[in-house]
Amino acid sequence: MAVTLKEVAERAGVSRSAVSRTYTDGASVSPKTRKKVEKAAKELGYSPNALASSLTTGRTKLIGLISNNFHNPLFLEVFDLFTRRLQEKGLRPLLVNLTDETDPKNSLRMLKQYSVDGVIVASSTLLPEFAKAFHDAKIPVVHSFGRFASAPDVHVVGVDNVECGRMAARTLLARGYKHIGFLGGPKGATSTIDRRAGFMEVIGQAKGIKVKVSNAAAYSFEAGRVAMLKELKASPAEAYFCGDDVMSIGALSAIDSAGLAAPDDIGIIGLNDMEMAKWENINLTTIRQPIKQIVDSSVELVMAALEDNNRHPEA
Amino acid sequence: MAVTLKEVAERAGVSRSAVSRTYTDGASVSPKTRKKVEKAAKELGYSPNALASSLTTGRTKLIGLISNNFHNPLFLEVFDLFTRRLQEKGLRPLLVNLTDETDPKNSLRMLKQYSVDGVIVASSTLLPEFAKAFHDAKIPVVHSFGRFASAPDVHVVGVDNVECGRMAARTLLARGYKHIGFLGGPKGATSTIDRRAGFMEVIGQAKGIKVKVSNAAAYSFEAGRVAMLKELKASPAEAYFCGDDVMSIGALSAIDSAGLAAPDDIGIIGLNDMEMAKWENINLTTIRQPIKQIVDSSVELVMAALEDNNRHPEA
DNA sequence: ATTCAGATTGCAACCGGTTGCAAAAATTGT
DNA sequence: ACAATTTTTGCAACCGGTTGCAATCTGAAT
Repeated sequence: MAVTLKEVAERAGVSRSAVSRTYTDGASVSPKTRKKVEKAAKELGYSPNALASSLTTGRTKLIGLISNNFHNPLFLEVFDLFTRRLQEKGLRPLLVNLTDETDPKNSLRMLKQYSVDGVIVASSTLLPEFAKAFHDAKIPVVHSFGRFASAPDVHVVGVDNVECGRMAARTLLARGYKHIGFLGGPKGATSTIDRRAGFMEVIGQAKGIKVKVSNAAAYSFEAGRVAMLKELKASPAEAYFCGDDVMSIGALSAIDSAGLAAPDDIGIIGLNDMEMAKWENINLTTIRQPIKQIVDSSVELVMAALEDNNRHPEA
Repeated sequence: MAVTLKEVAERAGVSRSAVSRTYTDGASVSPKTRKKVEKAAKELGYSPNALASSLTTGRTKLIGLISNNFHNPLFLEVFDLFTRRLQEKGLRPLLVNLTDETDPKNSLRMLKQYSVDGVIVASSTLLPEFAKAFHDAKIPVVHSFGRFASAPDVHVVGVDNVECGRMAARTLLARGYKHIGFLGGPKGATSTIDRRAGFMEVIGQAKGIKVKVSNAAAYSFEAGRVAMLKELKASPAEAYFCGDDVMSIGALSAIDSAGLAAPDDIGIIGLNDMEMAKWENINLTTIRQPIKQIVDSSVELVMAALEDNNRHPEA
């Protein structure tokens, strides 16, 4: 069907190796043979078969781009940026839609069968088993738009937690609250520490604001619920920035079961990358900025991982 | 790195062919060997390398999914549907973003290098050179969301032109126009004939509407401009349904150069799949319906083309 | 027990490339 | 002009599978 190496070699009157070397950079070919080969290739319309070469080189330049988020309009932009960036870098996105995949193992197997060089998961949640399986297969994984290290050996590129804290604070201030609460996750979690830092920074610059800080035991529904119940018993703030969206649902549930309502009685804003876009004083360009950065860093990161994998084949 | 056929064969105590046949359906393997192979495979965590096999079988199950439309929110749904549908059918979408590709030949070359089995172009416009190149390479192309046969040997799956005509008519009627014009493309074009049929059907059912029909010489800016200028000289209608968006831009230009303005003096609605969503009386679910159909048919079509290509290897 | 068709199996060649190695050619120095 | 290098080149083996073919095995029929 397609033109092969051999045909080009014959027409150019050189060995197959010579042709192969012409298209492998870093290989030694004299200008003379190169010319001959290129001429023959042009005449025949030859272009090397990437898949065949991957067989010996071990690199396919295929990157699995996985997501289950096909309903948030911002993700269209995410895909746009990812595909462009990957293309620029000579990588090919193999798109995987996790939406109605009952068993992630299927997608996993598929990605292995196509020997992708790396995987980018663009979604706020990443199943730990997924991460582990890839790790076992020694395929680098970058988790984009994630919020914290969901699994070992997975690079996470997410929003800047300090900046998130700042944004949340500005949002609550803009809404006119005077008594504001920060309801963080576990005290030691870096994400909580960072968010709190940004939050307090902005609050500190405002005048006449009362602030109270508390921490839930974990980033979970139950912990959020428990923490909010405790808040309600003591003198609660008018509004809270809740460090995680699962937690904030727990908090809402607590408010509800106390016979109160949000946001009338108590304001709550959670933290979910995309939900943030709805905060009144954050506009799309503000959001768009981190998206581009996250995408770019993700691609950088996956490329670095490829390099690394290459350097230490038996790492 | 990964487990190979050979290792499985050794562990199972059979030949490599036996293992290969276990994973090729339609091949002859005794239940006994199959069991042995499957056992060994499970123990080793083997899954066949799709790329290596593509080398001999000639099929990669890779489908190029090409688009340059990453800004219309409806396309997120398009991608969602496409990826799911392709996955269901055991095909893998290799996503190509044409947005800032200056030379489409690059994408073309890339798709050939990865020996995609077929290509789906999801975009209202398809460059003819693109189509030709794929045709030369004997790679089936399906043009989704296209509007008419843009090139020979390209399957086009687009909106139902008759229905489009109906919708346009309803839209203009809903806006209260009493004197309506249909400005079609070339008289013989099936797309124009269909749109006109749907259009007239609806107009005919309404009472007291004056309608005039005219045709431009081609689906082009210039033809649209010329046709509209002619209209303006005679007694123009209050509003026109323009059979093509390039043409409608030409028409707008004509209106402008006549010192008039749209839509104040003369209403114009064009035809662009997605732009249609903005017509007042068309809601998103109406639009969504054809999207799913178009996607499904596109996938059906590309699969049929693969089959066909297989049946007549030297077609 | 013998024969024979059909199912199963392994051998070996092939798919389209890459690459280590040693021979051949070109370059350098003297 | 000759030896010592450095480059360029082709051979052949290999990457992970598939497949035509002939050999072997199976079970049914005689």
